[in-house]
Amino acid sequence: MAVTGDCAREPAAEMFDLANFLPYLLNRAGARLAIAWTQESRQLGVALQEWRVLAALLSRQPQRMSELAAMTTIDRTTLSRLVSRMEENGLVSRGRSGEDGREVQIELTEKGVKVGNGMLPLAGRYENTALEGFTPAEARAFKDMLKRVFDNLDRL
Amino acid sequence: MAVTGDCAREPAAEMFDLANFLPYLLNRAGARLAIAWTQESRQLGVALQEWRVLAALLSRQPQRMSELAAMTTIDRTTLSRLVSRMEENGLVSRGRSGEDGREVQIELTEKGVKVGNGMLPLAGRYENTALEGFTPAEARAFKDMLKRVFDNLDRL
DNA sequence: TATTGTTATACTCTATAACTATA
DNA sequence: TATAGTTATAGAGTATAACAATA
Repeated sequence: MAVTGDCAREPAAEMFDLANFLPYLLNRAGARLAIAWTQESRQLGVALQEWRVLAALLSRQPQRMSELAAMTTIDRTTLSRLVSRMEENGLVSRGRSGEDGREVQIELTEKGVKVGNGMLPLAGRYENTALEGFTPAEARAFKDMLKRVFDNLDRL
Repeated sequence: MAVTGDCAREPAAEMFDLANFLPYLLNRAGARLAIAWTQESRQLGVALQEWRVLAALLSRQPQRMSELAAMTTIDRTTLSRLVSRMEENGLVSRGRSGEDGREVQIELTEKGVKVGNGMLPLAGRYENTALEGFTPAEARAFKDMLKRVFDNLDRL
């Protein structure tokens, strides 16, 4: 029992270098970004998760609920209610489109497109600030690495 | 009204490349990691946020609440109750240490050290899986970039 | 029977603000 | 008065499971 209160603290000191632990770095950077974005985007009346849905749909629409959930990494049950709220606020519309009657197609309304587009300059600023001091080649390499990490994590 | 249902969808198609938007990539990679870790670490009886506290303290202890909050990016009010829960579970101990009577020093108990150390192999596996296919130099560069991004975001 | 999406529940996280105690 | 930490409350996210409708 090497390890109590006052004396031997090596077991903790011994080994864990949090500052170079990838999950820590990833979470830390992501959290700082989310906090800043949450504060700014609230003034625009759009919560972070709502912006994620808007951004996903700005990038491609319409999308089914399951596609949208995968793209935004938002839980399906959460997304269902989130989309309901956004529907009430007139940002998106739900429609059952043709082929498979179970599927729901989500689409931006005119207002949703306008609000989403209005946030793009802010998004651009975040992109630029985050990558300040990066050369274009570095930025590309960094993003590619993030994608590789994402794919690698599939194997967990 | 350029932008409804069927016809003109350029405004959305026009411009937003989510797949290369840094905040998106960062959140996506972080979320996938968090989801996988949450599932696995629950079997060990330790929630993700609890692991973050353990890891921070394994890396350096004792720490004050505010240090711990900064290191884990966990909100202070959340952290306060989280630490209370962990105290009840015998993982950490709170102590008011000397100099400034307002400060609270958090420390791992013997059990906390044991549980934390027991999770290190799992942490190592995550690190390795996430960085599969990276050369050591790439991994180092990637982590340095993450740190730069984190620092850049301070300016937002 | 399997899949897509919704709803219910209970728990946790977050944000704000009010509070205690130290300084 | 300012700071470190706690607590209260309300709103939002998450996990599980149950459910409806469709396939």
